[in-house]
Amino acid sequence: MDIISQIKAATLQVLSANFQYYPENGDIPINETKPEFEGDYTVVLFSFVKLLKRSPEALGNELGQALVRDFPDLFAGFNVIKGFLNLTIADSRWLLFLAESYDRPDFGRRPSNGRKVMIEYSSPNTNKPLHLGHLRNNFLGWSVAEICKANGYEVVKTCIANDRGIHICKSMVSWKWFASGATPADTGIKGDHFVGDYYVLFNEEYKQEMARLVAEGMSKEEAEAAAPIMKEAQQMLVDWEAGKPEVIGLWKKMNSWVYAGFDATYARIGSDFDKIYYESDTYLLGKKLVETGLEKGVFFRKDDGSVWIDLTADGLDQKIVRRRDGTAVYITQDIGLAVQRYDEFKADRSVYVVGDEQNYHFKVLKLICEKLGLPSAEGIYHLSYGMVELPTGRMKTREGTVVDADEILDEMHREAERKTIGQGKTEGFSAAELDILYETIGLGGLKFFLLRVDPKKKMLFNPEESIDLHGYTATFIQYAYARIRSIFRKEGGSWSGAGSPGSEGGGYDAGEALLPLEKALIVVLEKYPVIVAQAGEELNPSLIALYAFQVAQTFNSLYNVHSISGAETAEKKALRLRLAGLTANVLQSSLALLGIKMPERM
RNA sequence: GGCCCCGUAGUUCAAUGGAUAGAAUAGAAGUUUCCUAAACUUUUGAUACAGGUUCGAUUCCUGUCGGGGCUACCA
Repeated sequence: MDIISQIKAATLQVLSANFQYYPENGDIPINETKPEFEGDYTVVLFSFVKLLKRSPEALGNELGQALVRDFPDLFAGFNVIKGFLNLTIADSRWLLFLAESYDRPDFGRRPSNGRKVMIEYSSPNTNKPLHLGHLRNNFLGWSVAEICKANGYEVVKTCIANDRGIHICKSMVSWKWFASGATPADTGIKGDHFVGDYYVLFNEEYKQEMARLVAEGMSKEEAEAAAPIMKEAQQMLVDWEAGKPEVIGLWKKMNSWVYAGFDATYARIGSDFDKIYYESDTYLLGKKLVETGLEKGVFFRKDDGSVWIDLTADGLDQKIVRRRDGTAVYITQDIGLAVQRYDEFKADRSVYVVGDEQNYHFKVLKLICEKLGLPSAEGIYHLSYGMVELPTGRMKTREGTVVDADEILDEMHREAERKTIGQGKTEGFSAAELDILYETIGLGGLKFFLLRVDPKKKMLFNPEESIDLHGYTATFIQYAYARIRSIFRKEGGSWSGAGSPGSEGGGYDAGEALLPLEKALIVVLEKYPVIVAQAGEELNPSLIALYAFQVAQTFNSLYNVHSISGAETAEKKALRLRLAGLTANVLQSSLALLGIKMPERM
């Protein structure tokens, strides 16, 4: 059990025994003691004062005395300042923790809880390459999955390929018109970029046609409907749903190009899925559910034949679920998908990692699923993350301000290379090892940069800051790790966990007090399981990022002042090696939860 | 217009209603005969504005000002 929980339990026990009016289920507010005060953890007493009818000072002193008396192994002392009871944890308790945890590779992880969570992320459109926003999504989804695993969940990672719809038809029409049969293989262009280029061409052509039609005297609305390239795309969507062979053939061909491109990027960034769904499969089930909903009276038909749901009673609007021409809209397939994946996996929870611009969409989806009485409805949770913005504002395809995923990955890799060479740290590495190192630093840096911010909040991507390798970055943490690994390489076989010097009896001479920097590091390491649990509850990787940084920071301070290999005594050396070992373990483990690898040397 | 989110050092981010609002970076000043200076130490600097709730408000409520999103028979 972690120390905070122990303090809570002890405090609750003393309160219940000594203060008969205190309800046993009452919440005990416990904070870390601020560094300017003496103590490790602080009980805030104000909330008890009224209930127990004592002054804060009197209550603090009574409580402190009873805690130290009844739990001498846990508490070494206390002091009371105003309404704050500052408790000092006994060194022996910290050392016990270290002895129990320093060689446990699973430290911080919880055993299986028998629950299953499904995490849908990435979910690309198959008409253009991935960009920076997709990277935040992929890193977030993958990391949340790892965090859930660490908290004992069985995880099913899924992806829905948005492989059909008018936007796909646009790039298909464009290719038909402009490509003269060219392919990615002919041109040497990565498949997703190749198809994306035709999607851009579509929009350029559409804009030109609109301008021409407006010049010929049409209104903007008339021109939108009359533009030939758009009309062909709309017709193609109808043909696609009708299964017209030549359309399906082209669709399959172009999608296969895109998937080849995506596969390369996914392999590089480490995104993987247990199950990939295709909208082209799920939309039919969605359309069937529209029929069911009509029978149940959940949906209604308008005069023009389109089908809607009225959510005004829930504070929302009317929402279309099937077009006048009978084709499916975005939400239609999501309803079908919700059913299909629940039937297949029966997950307790279903997390959708999707941008916050779709908050409304997911409110509607959950409501529709509830009204249709689907068993999957309750578990639906939209993990809504903020958009990635550039210093110039939001990324916009039309203005060419989109940061391409493959390009930024390359840029980070090159920056890692420049910095490593600049530091003169390439000695002893082969060319292949260096390439792996640059990727570890570059990709790790990008992942950390995108994950260190609270997912719910929109974030700013400043290219110059993102490639910085100093301060609150993955590199900082990787460097601390590499320095520890270096120590253990030099120690060689003399330190191997259980047989290490000073490990006899599992403890240390109580006469040798922990130095402040040693204790600070133990205290921060001890919190790891609590942080993992909190990150799991909040589905928030940024807590892990912040924590890992604090561990590295605390270790660096110690490392800079006290020698580890050259410690004053054998006992101190054994203690510090254990500390360093656990630090490396926690750093490696926590960054693994973010999908970031550690270099043995750098 | 309606609904939702956000305003914290020059900048990017923290802070379950708790003590003197923390980091990073940028700026200033230091540290290397010693385990990797991609490090460490010191220092300058902030809660948009006005009310309210209470022992206590960056946090909760109301209003003002500023920024963003959604409100498509796009996905």
